[in-house]
Amino acid sequence: MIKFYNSLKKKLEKFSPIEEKRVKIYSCGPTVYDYAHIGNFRSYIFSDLLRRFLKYKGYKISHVMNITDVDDKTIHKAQREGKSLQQFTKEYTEAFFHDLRTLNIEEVEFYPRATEHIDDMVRLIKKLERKELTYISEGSVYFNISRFRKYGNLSGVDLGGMKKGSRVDHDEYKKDDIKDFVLWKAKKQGEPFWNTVYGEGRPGWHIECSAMSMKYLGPTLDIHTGGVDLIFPHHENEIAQSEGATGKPFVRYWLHCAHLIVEGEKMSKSKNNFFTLRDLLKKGYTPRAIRYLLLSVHYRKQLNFTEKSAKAATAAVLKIQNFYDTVKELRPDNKKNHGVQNKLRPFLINFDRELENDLNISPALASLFDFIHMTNRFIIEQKITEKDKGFILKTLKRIDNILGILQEKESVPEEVLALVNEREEARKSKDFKKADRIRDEVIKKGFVIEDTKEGARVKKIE
RNA sequence: GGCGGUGUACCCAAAUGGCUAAGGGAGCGGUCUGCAAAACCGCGAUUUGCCGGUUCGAUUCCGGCCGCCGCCUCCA
Repeated sequence: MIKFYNSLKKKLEKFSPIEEKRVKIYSCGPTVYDYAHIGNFRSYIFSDLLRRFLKYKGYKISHVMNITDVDDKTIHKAQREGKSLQQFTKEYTEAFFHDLRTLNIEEVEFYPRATEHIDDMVRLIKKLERKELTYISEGSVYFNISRFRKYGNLSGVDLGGMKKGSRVDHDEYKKDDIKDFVLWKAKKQGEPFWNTVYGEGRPGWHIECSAMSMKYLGPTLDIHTGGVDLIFPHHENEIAQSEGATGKPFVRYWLHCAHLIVEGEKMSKSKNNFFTLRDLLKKGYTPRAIRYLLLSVHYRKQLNFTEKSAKAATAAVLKIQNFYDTVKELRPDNKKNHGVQNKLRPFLINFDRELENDLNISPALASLFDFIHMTNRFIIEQKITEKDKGFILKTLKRIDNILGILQEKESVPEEVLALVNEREEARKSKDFKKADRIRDEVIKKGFVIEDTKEGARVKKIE
């Protein structure tokens, strides 16, 4: 039984999608005004884990992640750089997809861009207008929160408790009530605009998620993900817009991912602890180690990204990879059945059961390490049969369909292989000085040699 | 101020009203190895922030205190 913690109900709930075999997921995606930072990627890796796990459980997935390519930040930064909004956002959108591939984050089914769905948003606003949930002020359209009773259910914000005007930018647009939010912004000088029934202007931020999620997934989604910071006001507003328009429940399970901090502190540009993926790769971390680290802490727990934890993640990934390589290269000559599979099977079952419990990754990983550990012993004791090997590899691949950290070995260049052979000759003739010299040379070329009973094994150093 | 989270060994991190408080990393000792690497074996919390309560029994439930963190700013 799959259970998720539903932020809406603030408790663990049994998961069952609307359609028996299909899960509809919407994840709040990036605003493409800069490179995404590791905090962003934590959130995307979380939704990746979610979809991979559900796929593994046999569901078909319809997953939408929006690309916000028009908002204050994109507009202003594009202006500063003297680029068109389109040109500007295209660059960062491409960078975003590039980073997703680097982190081995699966492509989702739909990546709708806000600027390509202006009509859908306007239609949705129109619908809200017909239900008298909006008003127009100085050419902009606002959502009237006082007309939507359920407002605040998700975030638990007490509307009466919000101080009027205190932290709200109230001189830019004129709202009846500071809690109201803008659906459509009237054109401002020098900003991009679309000509619509509401005149020239551009969409507010929240409306795109409502419009695009409902366009691709229908009025009710199974799962909506995002960072905790989005609960208020963004997700609250999405609910208001969507349910206001359709009268149907918008989202059945809200899953929110906790934030990431760096060396115990909130990431911020001023503290110099603000990292993009590129920054981390430059520091020498491998993509898979970063992926593992972001994956290995439960999504509702704040993740402290530190030098130490990155090193630990690197070691853990290497351990799993070494194991995979070892099993793959195994040439078992044992024919006797030692019940290996029966002894290993419980670990896989456990892995699965732990993830069913709100994606509880830590004990799931513990289970994987127990599996590795026990198998390594079987290997030493030579209890593995050819069939067992197949089972172990199959199990590992199934697990890695969820984790996404294993790599197939890169082929070793001829010149390195030649050196390795030369070293083997030297070792045979006990010329260890020469052997060590060649090993150093191979390391310089970026490969490491491990001597095994079956001969030297060469691996690329990451 | 309002709302929420969290405090488990050197670091990261599970779990449970009572059986030895998982797992990873780092460390130490050993096996294997020409050396190394990988792998294997062994070692670490008399104890789960502090104080009190409930209970035969609490790290787990309740109350208080302290610490840390987040949201309340178009920040995932």
